[in-house]
Order: sequence, then C-alpha cells, then structure tokens
Amino acid sequence: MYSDSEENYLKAIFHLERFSKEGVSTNAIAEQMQTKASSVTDMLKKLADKKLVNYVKYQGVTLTNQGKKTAASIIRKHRLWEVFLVEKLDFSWDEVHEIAEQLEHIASEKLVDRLDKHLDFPKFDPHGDPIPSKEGTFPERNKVLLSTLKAGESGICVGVKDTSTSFLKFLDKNGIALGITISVLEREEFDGSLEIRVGNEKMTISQLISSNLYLKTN
Amino acid sequence: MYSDSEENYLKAIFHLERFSKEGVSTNAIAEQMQTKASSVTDMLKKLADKKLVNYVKYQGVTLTNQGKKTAASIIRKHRLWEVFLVEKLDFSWDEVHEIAEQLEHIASEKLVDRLDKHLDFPKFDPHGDPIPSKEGTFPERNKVLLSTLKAGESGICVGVKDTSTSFLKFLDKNGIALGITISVLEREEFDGSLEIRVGNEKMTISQLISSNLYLKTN
DNA sequence: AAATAAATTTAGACAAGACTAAAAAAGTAA
DNA sequence: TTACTTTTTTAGTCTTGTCTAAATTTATTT
Repeated sequence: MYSDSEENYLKAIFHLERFSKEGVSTNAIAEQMQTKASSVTDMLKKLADKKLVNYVKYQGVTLTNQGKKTAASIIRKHRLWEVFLVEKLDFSWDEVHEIAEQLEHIASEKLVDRLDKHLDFPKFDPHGDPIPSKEGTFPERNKVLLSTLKAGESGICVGVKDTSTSFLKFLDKNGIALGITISVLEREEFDGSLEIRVGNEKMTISQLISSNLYLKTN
Repeated sequence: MYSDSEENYLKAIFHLERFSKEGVSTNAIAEQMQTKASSVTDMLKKLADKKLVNYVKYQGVTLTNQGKKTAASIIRKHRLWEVFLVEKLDFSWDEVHEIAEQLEHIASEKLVDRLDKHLDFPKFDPHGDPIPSKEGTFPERNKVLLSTLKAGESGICVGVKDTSTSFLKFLDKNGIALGITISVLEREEFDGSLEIRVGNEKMTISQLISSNLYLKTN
C-alpha cells in the first residue's frame, strides 16, 4: 500500500502533532527522522498528492483523517510486535524498539489480527504506551508522573515518557520495570530529587528521572 | 547487511542451483524472480562485486561459500516464520508463504535465535522442507526409494542412488528430474515393476529403475 | 521598515533497482 | 562454414528516496 519510508514519515508526523497545536514544521520532522529538511519537503509533496497530509508551502503539515488512520495502524503494529517480543520471546523492553521498527512494516491485516488475538488483545505495550484499536482509537489510562507524587505516596510503574535506550538501561540497572511498585519516601524541594523505595532497595533519583516515569496510583 | 532485493536473488539462485549441475542461467533466474534478464545481469554484477556469487559473463553463476551461507540464513528465517505462523497464529499452510517472504528480511540474529527457541527448534517447516541450522547445514530428509511405495502413494523426486550416465539419461528422456512428482498407479508383484504417473504421462518402469530413485513422501 | 537570521523550498545530482531496445555472444541447423 | 535463433549483455531511461548548494520565504531585530 505505502512504502516503508512513507509510513515512517506518517508515524513521525503523528507523534509530533501531539506536541504542537499548529502544523508540524519541516525541520521538526527532519530532526525526528534523522534526515535533511529538503528530503522532508520532497516527501511532504508526495504525501499531499496521496491525500495523507494537508500541506501548504512554508506552513507545515497536518495529517488528514486518512493519514491519521494509517499512522495509527502502523503504531498499532509496532506496539503489538513489542508486546510479542517481550511476552513471548523474552526480550527486555529496551531491546525491542529497533526490531519493532522493522516488523511494523509487514503488510498483512490478517497477521496483525492473529497476533493481537495470540497476545490476548493487549491495550498497552511494554513501555506502557497505548495500543490503538483497529479503528485507530487509543485506550486511556490514568497515569501520573512520579515527580508529582508527595512523600508517602506510591504507585505501580506503567510507562516511561523518555524512551531513549540510556534511560531504559538506567531503569533496568536499578530494578525498575513495568508492574514494579515505587514508593516516595522523601522529597527534596531544593532540586526536586526524590528518595524512593523500589522493592526492598532505597535510592535517590533526580527530578529528570522522576519526571519521565509514569505510575498508576489507584 | 544486504538489501531485500539482493537477498531475494541469493535465495532464487540457491534454489535453482540444486536442480542444475552447472551454473545457473540468467534466464532461469529471471523467470524465478518474475523479472527481466537485463535486471538479472545488473544484479549479478553487484553480487559478484560483493563476493556472493561467481559470475562469468555468458556462463551463468554459482554461489560462493559466503553466498550459500547468506542464502541459507534467509531460508532459515523464512521457514522458521512459517512454522510460527502455522503453529502459533493458526494460519493454514497455504497462507503463510507470502507473509514469510516479508518476514524473512527482518534483520536481527537475536530475534531468529529466540524465535527458534520459542518454536522448540523445529527441523522442518509446515511444507516438510528442511530448516537449515544457524551454520547453514540442512537436516536430512526422510527419503525413500520409489520401489518401496504402494499403489496410490506418491512423492517428489529428491535424488538418485545410481548416478551412471545411462540412468540419468533414461530419467531425462522420460521427464523425470529433481522436484518432479511421481505417483504409483499400480504395482506388479510378479516382477516388481510399477505403473507410474509422471506429470500427465503414464509409464511402466522396472524394479531396477524404481529401486534407484529417491522420493520425499509426506 | 529595513536588515539580518532562520526556516523552507527549489534545482540538480546520485544510488539502487527496474525497464526497453539494441548489440553481442553462444548455440543450433543447414 | 555459414545462416539463423536464442541467450545474455549493454546502453540509456525511469522511479524512489536521498543529498548539497543555492534561492526564496518567513521571522526576528534593530
């Protein structure tokens, strides 16, 4: 249907749209895709011809409904494959992204449906990110950043905001994973650092860490 | 490492090599790949530059050791994914080829290893074809002499016991080659001769013939 | 508002992989 | 051996997606 490259652009634009109220800029896409602005311009024209984006020269782009639907289906595939890799093949959550980047482009609706069923229709991926439905709607979850908790409160880790390898490796090294309970023991107001308990271990983390970890508080 | 297209050519050459004693012809590859001979020539030059094939103008090609190894690894991936699709996702054996054609190009050694383990190290794919090991060796097929088949049974020709020129010439003259399906229609117990069907042709062969032809049954 | 800076687009080039049409080599027949 | 046919290769073109360098538009300063 669409080329891998086109799909990657749609995905990038989809993610960037959530953080900018107006159209997504050429440079922002170029940075996200690790490519040059001129390449982005070329592709935007092609995507516009295919009615996947609304593109006005020098004004940035937005996805059309068709573009949104297509992007959601790619994200759906990506996240379902991530669940598969972690749940069935015992990968750790920091290893799966690169492989899922490839698997997300496999074209077969039936395959995705069967995979979904095989995984028992998961609603969230191993990073806690929502898996869109076939129709493109994203499930909601009341999650909260660890940095917003007060001393004495606790919650269960359900996701990360920063998905960089270095951050995920840090979490791994410190025993923080999906489903782990984290309690805030003390809060240092000066720099926003927190003393927390993860399982039986106590540790101190910076605000940068705590503001990138999502918890479900209940 | 190698492009999807390069991998597909290697795979095609690998399969064709098993049916032709000498180098594989440009036209044969073109037909197998559903492309034009001129495109094949272009690619053969590239593969030769990369030391994946031995290519001499107008003489056809053979795979180098590196080429064979690479082809085997692609076939390994293809067949492991076919097992996965049938065993885990409940696809039927005739639906899996097209999807496996895509999945075979996913690049991650770790993924293949984990998949292999997840499937409990299968040795044959859903079509009965052998799955090469990581090192590129193919498991032995349970082949059987044509002379041992009963009336009504059939199989695919996979080899010969007698390799004399006169025998091979006889087979050639009668349309019997590797990959050809042979069905036993009737068996004459008196002298062990068989009435068989080869393609659309019926013929009768002596026991000397049938006891020198290997078939893959299942 | 003019000048400068930043963002974006255009123009032209390149690599991969495919194609058509024409030339060259190999194979076959007379 | 010569003529004819088939196979293979070459030459030149096309598409997709990328790039650099230059031009243009928008944004920011003074």
